[in-house]
Formats: sequence, structure tokens, C-alpha cells
Amino acid sequence: MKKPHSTRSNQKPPSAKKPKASTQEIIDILEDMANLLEIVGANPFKIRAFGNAARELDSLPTDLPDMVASGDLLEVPGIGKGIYGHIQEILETGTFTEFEELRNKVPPGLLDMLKIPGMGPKKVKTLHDKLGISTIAELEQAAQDDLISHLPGFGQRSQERILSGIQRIRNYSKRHLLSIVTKEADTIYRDICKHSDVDRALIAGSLRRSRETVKDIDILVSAKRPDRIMNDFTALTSVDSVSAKGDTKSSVVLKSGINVDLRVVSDEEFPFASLYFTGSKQHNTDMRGRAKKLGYKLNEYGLYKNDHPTPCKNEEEVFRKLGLDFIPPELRESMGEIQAAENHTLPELVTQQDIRGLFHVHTTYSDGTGTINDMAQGAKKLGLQYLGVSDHSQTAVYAGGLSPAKVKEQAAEVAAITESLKGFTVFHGIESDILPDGSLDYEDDILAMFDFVIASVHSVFNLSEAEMTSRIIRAIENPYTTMLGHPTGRVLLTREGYKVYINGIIEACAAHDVIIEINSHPSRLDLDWRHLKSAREKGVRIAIGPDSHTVKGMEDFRFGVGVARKGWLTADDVINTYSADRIRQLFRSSREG
DNA sequence: GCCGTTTTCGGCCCGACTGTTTTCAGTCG
Repeated sequence: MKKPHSTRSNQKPPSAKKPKASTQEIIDILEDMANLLEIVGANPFKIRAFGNAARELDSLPTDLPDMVASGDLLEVPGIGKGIYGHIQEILETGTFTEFEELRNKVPPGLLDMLKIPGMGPKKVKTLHDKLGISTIAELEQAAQDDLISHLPGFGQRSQERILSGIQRIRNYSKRHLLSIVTKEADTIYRDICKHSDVDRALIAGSLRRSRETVKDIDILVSAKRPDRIMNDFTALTSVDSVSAKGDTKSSVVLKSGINVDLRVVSDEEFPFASLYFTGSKQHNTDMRGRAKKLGYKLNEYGLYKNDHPTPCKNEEEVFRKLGLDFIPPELRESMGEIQAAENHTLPELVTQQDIRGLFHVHTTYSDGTGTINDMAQGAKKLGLQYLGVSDHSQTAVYAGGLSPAKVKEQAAEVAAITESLKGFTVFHGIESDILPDGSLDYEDDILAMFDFVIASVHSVFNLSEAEMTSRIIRAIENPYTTMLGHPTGRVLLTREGYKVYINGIIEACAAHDVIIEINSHPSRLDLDWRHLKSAREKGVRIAIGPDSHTVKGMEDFRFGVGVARKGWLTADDVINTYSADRIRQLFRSSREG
């Protein structure tokens, strides 16, 4: 039974007391807890419980402090009374007692050592007990001094692996942008598909699920002669080193530092393996649980009833056997997709082909490299019917923000280009800075000239959550604001977003009919997919904006479509699927409303 | 630590690969 949500004005941040840790920090603490427990040799199921809880928090649909306050967090699978209590304590104090006690017992360097490939808790413990090693630097020295190869369970090879592993974690961070990994994966995929022994091939893993950052590339192949594929795969020119090579599984590191796992199965196993290796882990667990309930057993090799295999030609058939509609890979995040597939209420997700136009591109008027005409021509080549240009506003001097005079000049040029490009429309917009007090960056008479206004925060990030939230809500309330640009300001793998109460922002957008952008620049992908489902449920419209400063950059809208799909959005939720006429009406009515 | 239509105790996924062994422990996903 769910406890009732507390009601609250969207003007107010979630709790009177400021939480002492962000959701990400809580996830990190729980993961560290799992690692510490491993090193001290705790009950493996307790270790897994902390790991599972951290993973659950990572795909939470709403703000964590809210869920703790309402008690809804206890409804999340994998979060029981114990961990719920720990999370409460972390929110109040920044840590929790049991974690601190354990941390005092284990030298901090041991946790770092776990990050070295091939190093697990047992080996770390052996090295610490036998040689007193407690940092990566000490480990490196010991390996160089040939102290490790003589330890029981270690040898010359493991010593070398430790040294190369240390080098590797120094050179490369553990996650990569989806855009970069996609490019690498596409190349390898093409090479593999050319192989005459390959029946079916698929890029699986988090890449197939369109996760915003990706740890490695998982490629699945069905073939009759796995050995020949393994040989050719490990010999690809993009491969830097081979970490493992077997009959059904090989791992390599590319020159770019990205890991690739290749698995080969028989064609009969392919549908089951593709489900398994696409994940997510939690989705797989849910699927296995459902299979079990129906008297089946599901694993990566097949679907069994009383140990008899149930053949399936493809993933669709596996879902069907389990009484489910097909679940698109992007939705396989354990966010209610199995329930919806059972009830036939999965949304029909927006596709790249549905997109008819883009908003949020920059031109030579501010800091873009293409003219309005270049960008329009580029969009036309992508098969689009309209483009919304939006250069920076006057406060953004560093980016060549437009003076009122420039705005007028640009308006005339936009009109002329639309006139010359028969059947293609250019909408004249602006990406207006949201000033620290929440006002927009021009007087009303200038704002009134634009077809649409994207309001974005570009400066003064270090406000409190309450201040930032009211600042942005004030901009949302401005009648000239059409869209909210990159709502959290995050830069993936580089900088956290500014502190903002995102549920309040979404509610304000719903109340004032303001569109929320999915900024599809590969480094942003903001608004995050985790919040889109609730935005959709509140009736907020979404726009995909590539935020591109080049003609080529417009192609990044595909990543925005991926985010939209992960957020359960249909074509009708995304205004880029509307005709130019419908867009014109929408912009007009939003101004009047 | 979590979970429960056989349940409040006793389960909790397990197979592939590597390296060090000479039949297996540790790691990984």
C-alpha cells in the first residue's frame, strides 16, 4: 500500500532541511559500502543488496528526498527497511554509521585497487595481508619489484596484468559518451556483419538501450564457426589489446580505450541471448521472475518448461510466450515496462522518421559556424521541413549574443530565406539567458518579435536549490517563454547540473504551457530520460533541440530521439513531429495563453 | 540486506574465462 504523497506548491524546494547528499553521492556511498563489504568478506547476498539498491536509485523517476519523505522509496524493489534507514541517515548527515565504521577498518586505497581490471576483493585482501599493500602506488612498486609473482594464487602473468591494468585506469575514465561509443560500435558492427560465418549480429548492452553514457560495447553474434569470428575480431585494426579470447566470448580494448565484448551463440540461442545481453540487469531479473511465475525458466540460452526448450525465432516471440507485448530496448530499465507490456499499455514510441523539424540551432549571428541558409539547407538534406534558429541573447557576450539591432536584422533575413526556400520554413527564435533574477534578456517589444523563445541558464550556477528553482520558475511564468532549454545544465562526465527542484520545474511548465527541451547535444542529453515519463504524465510537451553550432551537429538529434524513447514519449508528445503549420499555431497560442 | 500466492526463515543466477593449478579459485558480467 502506497503512502500518500505530501502536497506542496511548486514554488518550494522539496524539504525544509537541505539534504546533505545528492542522489549521485548516495549511490556512490552505497556502491562503496558494497565494495567494503566485499573486502572484509561479508555475506555475499548482503553485498549484492547494497549494489542492487544503488542501481535502483540510479533509475529513480522522481527526486529522492521526496520519496524518502513520503516513504514511497520503500515501495522500490531492493530497498528494504535497512537501506531505507541508511539513506535517511545519509540525507541528514551525509553518511551512515555502519559505513563509517567499516571505512575506518579498511584503508581507502583498497577500494581504488578494486578498479584495476582483474582485481577483486580476494586478491586485494591477499596483497594487503601478505605484503601490506594498501594503495595503487604501493601495488605498482611491488609489481615492479617482482614481489607479487611469488604469492600463492599469483604468477608472472598476473603481475604483468596488474601493471598494465594500472596503466589502463590511468589513461581512460570508465564511462564514455553515447555518441563516441556509437561511432566506434557502428564501425565494428559493419566489419562483423561482412563476415561470411555470421548469421545474425546485434549491438546489445546499454548502447542498445540508448543510455547517455556507456561503459563498454557488447556485440552479440550467431554463427556456426565461432572460432573464425573470434580470430578475425581480435585482429581488427582498431583493436589495441586482447583481454580475453575463448570459444564463445572475447574481450578487447580498442585504441580509443573503449572495451568491446563479443559473444557468439548458436542461432537458436540468439533471441534469448539478445534479451540477456541487452539488459538492463534489473529488467532481466524481472523477466526471469515473470517466466518463473508462468512455470518457465528463462536464461541467456533459452526459455524452458520442465527442462524442455521452447523455441523462439526472435525477441518478439519470447515476449509473446510470456504474455507480453514487445518491449523496445530503450524501455528495458525496470520502470514499469513489464506491467505495461502485460496490460497492452506500452506507448508507441517516437522514431527518427517521425521528426519533421528541429529547434535550437546557432548560426554565424552568434557563435555558430553556419549561416542561417547553411543550417536550413543542412536541415533540408536531413529530410526535414522546418528549422528553428535560436542564437544567444545579448548578455551572452562571450558567445556573440545578439543586440536588439541584430535581432531585427536577423528577423528580416529569416523571412527572406523562408521565402526563397519553397516548402521549407525557418522559425525565428532566440536562446535567451535567464538572468539571475529570473527575467529574460530583452525588453518585451524585442521578445515579441520572435516566433519562439528558449529560456536557458548560462551563468551564475552556484545558487541554492531554492533560489535556482524560483529563478527558473520565474522565467517559465514569463508569457514570452516558449521552451525551457537544457533544464539542469549538466555536462555529462564533466560537470553536474546546477541544483534545481526538477519536479517543481516540470509542474510549472505544465501549468504555464511551456515546452521542455531535450537538449540532444551528446554532452548534455538534458532533460534526463528519468524525468520525462513524469513530465509526459503531467501533460508537458517536449521539443528535441540539437543545440548545434555546426551543420553536422544537427545530426545529433538522433540522440535526442533516443532519450525521448527512453522517456516513454510518443510522436504526439514531441513537437518536432508536428507540421510547420501546427508549430506556427502552437507558438501563437502559447504566446496568447 | 531483501523478499514472500509453498514464506517471517531460508533462499538469493551462474556460466565463461584466466591464471595458476594438475582440478580449481577468483573475477566478471
